[in-house]
Amino acid sequence: MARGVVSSDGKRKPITARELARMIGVSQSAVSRAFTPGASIAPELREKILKFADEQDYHPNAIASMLSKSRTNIVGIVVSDMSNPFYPALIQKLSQGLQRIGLQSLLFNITKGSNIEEQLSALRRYNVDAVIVISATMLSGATLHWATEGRAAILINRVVEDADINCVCCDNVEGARAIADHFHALGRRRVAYVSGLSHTTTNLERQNAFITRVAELGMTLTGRVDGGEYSYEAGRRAALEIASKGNTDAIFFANDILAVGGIDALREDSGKRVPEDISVAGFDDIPMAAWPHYALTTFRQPLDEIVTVVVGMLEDGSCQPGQPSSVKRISGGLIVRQSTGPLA
Amino acid sequence: MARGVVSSDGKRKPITARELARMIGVSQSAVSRAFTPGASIAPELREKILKFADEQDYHPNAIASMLSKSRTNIVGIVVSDMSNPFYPALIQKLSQGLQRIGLQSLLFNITKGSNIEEQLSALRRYNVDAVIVISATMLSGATLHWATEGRAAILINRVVEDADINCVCCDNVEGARAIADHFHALGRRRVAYVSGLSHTTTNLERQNAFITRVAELGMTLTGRVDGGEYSYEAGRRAALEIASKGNTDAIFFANDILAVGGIDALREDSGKRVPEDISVAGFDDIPMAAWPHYALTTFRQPLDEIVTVVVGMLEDGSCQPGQPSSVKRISGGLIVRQSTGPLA
DNA sequence: ATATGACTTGCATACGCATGCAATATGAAC
DNA sequence: GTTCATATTGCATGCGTATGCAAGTCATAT
Repeated sequence: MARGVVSSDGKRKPITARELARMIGVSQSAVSRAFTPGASIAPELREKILKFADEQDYHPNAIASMLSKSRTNIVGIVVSDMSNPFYPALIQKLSQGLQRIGLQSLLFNITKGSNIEEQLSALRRYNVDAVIVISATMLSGATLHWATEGRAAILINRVVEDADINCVCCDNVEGARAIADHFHALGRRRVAYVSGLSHTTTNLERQNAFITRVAELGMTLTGRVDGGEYSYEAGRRAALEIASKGNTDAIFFANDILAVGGIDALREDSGKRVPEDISVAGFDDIPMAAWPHYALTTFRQPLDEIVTVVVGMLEDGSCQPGQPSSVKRISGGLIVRQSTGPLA
Repeated sequence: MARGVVSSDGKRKPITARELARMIGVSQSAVSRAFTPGASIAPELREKILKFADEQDYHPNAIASMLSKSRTNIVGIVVSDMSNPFYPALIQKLSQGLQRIGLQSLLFNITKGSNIEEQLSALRRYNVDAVIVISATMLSGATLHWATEGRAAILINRVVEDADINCVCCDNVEGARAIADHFHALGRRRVAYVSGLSHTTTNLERQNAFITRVAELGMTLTGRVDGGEYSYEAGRRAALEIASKGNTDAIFFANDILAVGGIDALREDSGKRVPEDISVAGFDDIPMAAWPHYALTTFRQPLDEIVTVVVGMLEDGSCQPGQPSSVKRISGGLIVRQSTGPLA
């Protein structure tokens, strides 16, 4: 099984289509066509070439292919915060979904401090076919436009109204209302809301829908605390603040990681029983929510469906520039666990 | 500010070095050199070209550059399990570290089910400059060799003895011994060990070092349970199994996610007090370990140092094929929290 | 037997940048 | 003024694949 030449420095020099073609006695185009689905080539010749290619360990050079096709099959994934377990879970499913249709994931992990456009410059230099932004925040509208301008782009879990951008997002309104209804059904009447980053669209949607529904149901909003970040610690602080007032019997946290912190603080620092004294609900359904210790009632973000929709848009080209942009709302589902219960 | 031509389908066609050169009245080579650090070009000309480039929004096409330099500046990162929070944290720091030296991260999220070589085929087609494998398992030795053959490669947190491969790994022996010593100092004498995947090198090293040290200190190993996976649930099951025997006063879990599950199970299902009845220690120091609810004593993996070392190896080329491979052990540190304490 | 068309195949070139080499310019030394 | 070394610059070509076009093959229809 002849392999590519190995030079003195140990690097393998793979054989090229031209070399393979010469061995077989066909043109380099034939080799290219053998590897191109739907290309004009006789089935027998394709078979023969693929067989030789396999023997010679020939693989088409994706770089050269990119250059001539000006298509990279690479999707840039922009993330800013992997500390919320929701994101790793999403990224994992997403990258696997992309891989399934032959797309690779170039990860852009942006940091607060330094120049973001500089961090994203590779997005443009590398000519990624599409950009998927999972970062809830961190990107100003201008930066977002700069990064996505002229190429396929999808925001996940973030909605930008004015801009002409595709968004795929869980139905936050549905979720927030479901939580409010659930609280109401349990007999809870004095409820509070805890936000993570108050200006993110996910938060605004959940918050507004929750507060609106709470009012519709005739419940009392006893508090609205902004944690300042989506973190366990922020959840703790917010819970303590609410508990100290003593007039709340149910809290809806903007997401699970906040809620988890909240539960621990309520039980361990405020001496409250969850769910008896205060019921707690979150949003996302991260793995941790299912842990018996938390058994967190939450509104599940349908990761698989979100990924399916995103991959579908990439596949059918409906997110290409020039196409009308759309905002797709994916329906989630209320998951009732033991962090909520009827009023004692 | 002239930008690239926008064709009817909305895609931007960036201007090329040749076009920019023509505008300025220099050769295309000059433009190339202006963007190449250390190239032979007059400082004033470089300035002038960069200024024009900025005005015209010209960016070197990385794809074309890859083709001619046969260097992609892309590092393939192979991961298999993002459900353990340790990995997202590592990936985040790693990708940021790589970015700092101009390398991009192509993420390969491999799945158990299907053909792994197929999942990794893009590693070769895309000519990544280097491969970093963070997957503790999932890759057989043969696949590992296939994936890394002939290119720079580094395994993180996994050591392969026979193969000629670079490894960067926390000092598991140091950590396991530190835990054993800590248990001993607290007066614990009947200790147990819980593994995740028993055949992984991280596990074997921690397990052997722990058991050896336990024997040296004259302590009794009351149990050794294999969880079968690194997960919260596995930790729970193992803890329950150990607790049911009632003869153990300290458990060392192979990593934090197991330990966290163990703590919850001990407290909530076995009615044990942690740390009074059973002390619990983990390994990694994931963010969760610091949560007050767990306050997990653990051995910290020095993420920043690991990343620094890996990035350094990539930068100085010491992980290039042809160079002698090395196994670098990074020293960690014992973090004592409240999940361990003196015998009641 | 010739024409028509459907398929295959090879040729030649484009893709955009990097770089060895030759050419030119600049300045210093004599 | 001349010579030589150094610093810049342009020219021309290579990197490996994709693809429009023309040429070729073959079978069926006329």
